[in-house]
Amino acid sequence: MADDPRQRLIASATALLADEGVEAVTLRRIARAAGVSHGAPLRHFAGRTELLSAVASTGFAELRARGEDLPGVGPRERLLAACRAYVEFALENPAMFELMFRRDLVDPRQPELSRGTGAVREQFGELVARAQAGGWRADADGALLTASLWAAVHGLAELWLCGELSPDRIDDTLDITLQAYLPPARGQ
Amino acid sequence: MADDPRQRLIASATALLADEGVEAVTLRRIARAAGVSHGAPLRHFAGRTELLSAVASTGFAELRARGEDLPGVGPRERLLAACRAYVEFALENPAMFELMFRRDLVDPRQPELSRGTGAVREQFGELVARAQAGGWRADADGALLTASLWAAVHGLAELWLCGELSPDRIDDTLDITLQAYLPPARGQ
DNA sequence: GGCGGATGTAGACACCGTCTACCGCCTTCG
DNA sequence: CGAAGGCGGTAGACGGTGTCTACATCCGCC
Repeated sequence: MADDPRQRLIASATALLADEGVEAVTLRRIARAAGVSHGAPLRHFAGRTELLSAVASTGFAELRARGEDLPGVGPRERLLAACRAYVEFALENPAMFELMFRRDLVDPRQPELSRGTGAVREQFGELVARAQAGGWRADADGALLTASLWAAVHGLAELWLCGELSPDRIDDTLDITLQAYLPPARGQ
Repeated sequence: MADDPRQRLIASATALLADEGVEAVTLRRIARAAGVSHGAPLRHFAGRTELLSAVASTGFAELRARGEDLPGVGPRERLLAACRAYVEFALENPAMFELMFRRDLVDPRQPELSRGTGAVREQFGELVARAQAGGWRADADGALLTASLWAAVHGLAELWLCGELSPDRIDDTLDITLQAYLPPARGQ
């Protein structure tokens, strides 16, 4: 769509990623999909890692966008919704989710990418902080609590990705996880 | 060590994996490390995936072995110890841990491997069941609870692997996670 | 003694990431 | 107007990879 060849390549790579998975996102296939020669992408990206990092950045941006308008009135409900949205994103975009955390394909020091992950982490941390301000686990260290909860939902997505979790039970399993951290209202 | 060339190749691959990471575990490098020609491994394994699956199987076997003799008198303490052992294994063998869950490098339908993962899952499930028999979360569905707790510790390991968790905080983060699932004794 | 399977070798093929040399087009400026 | 230069793209090469095939050993067994 865009005239910018960088954006065209990122778009081709994203489509290829969604259609055929991480394996297919090779420089030469991206180039073919974009209708250019196999060396062309290197005119715009220093290497494969840089291109894939740019693709992963869009994934983090999309993930963050999902955390912008969450349903729920209270901070506790919004945090719950964020956890569900995280897993939902992984289920809907498995290849993108895999790419986002494959440090052999992506360079976390790429500025754009590190901004993307930072934004997601910050957003999630803020949701946790607000929930704590509302009385939930107010005693716990915010950063540690954020990391722990993030890991819990991330692990669900990751286990599902590698086939260790049956897809039809993932919703129920997520419920169990959320109950452990945010037990259903009892006073709070 | 063993005379069996299969075992020799698995040993070479395992050493290479520990020394230089997942990237280095290529058929040709394994062959070179084992002192044979590049085509030799294919005499004993149908392909790279099969060899790496065999390597990953030893990883699951080691992981299961760690769950055999856990410290702790009660079922609750033993479950806690198992969770800690899981993360500890990942921290001590990052490359092996990564390989074990890389479905592009490993074939979960490989009988030996599927037996390995099954054994670990079963072992973990039994620890959960015993803890439930002891009164802990006796109301919850055992399978779902097992998956949820597994995902929580797995996510910690995975996030640490991809650099999203500072290594010096992982112990504290694990404590938070375990507190969420197994709050420190209060009557129980 | 000869035969067959297990083990290993060597070369080929297609694909990959990356590098380099070349080339056209467009802008910009002298 | 015309030359310069940069941007985008091409084509070929190189070393690496997994896999396949043809060939060479060697060792036990009938």
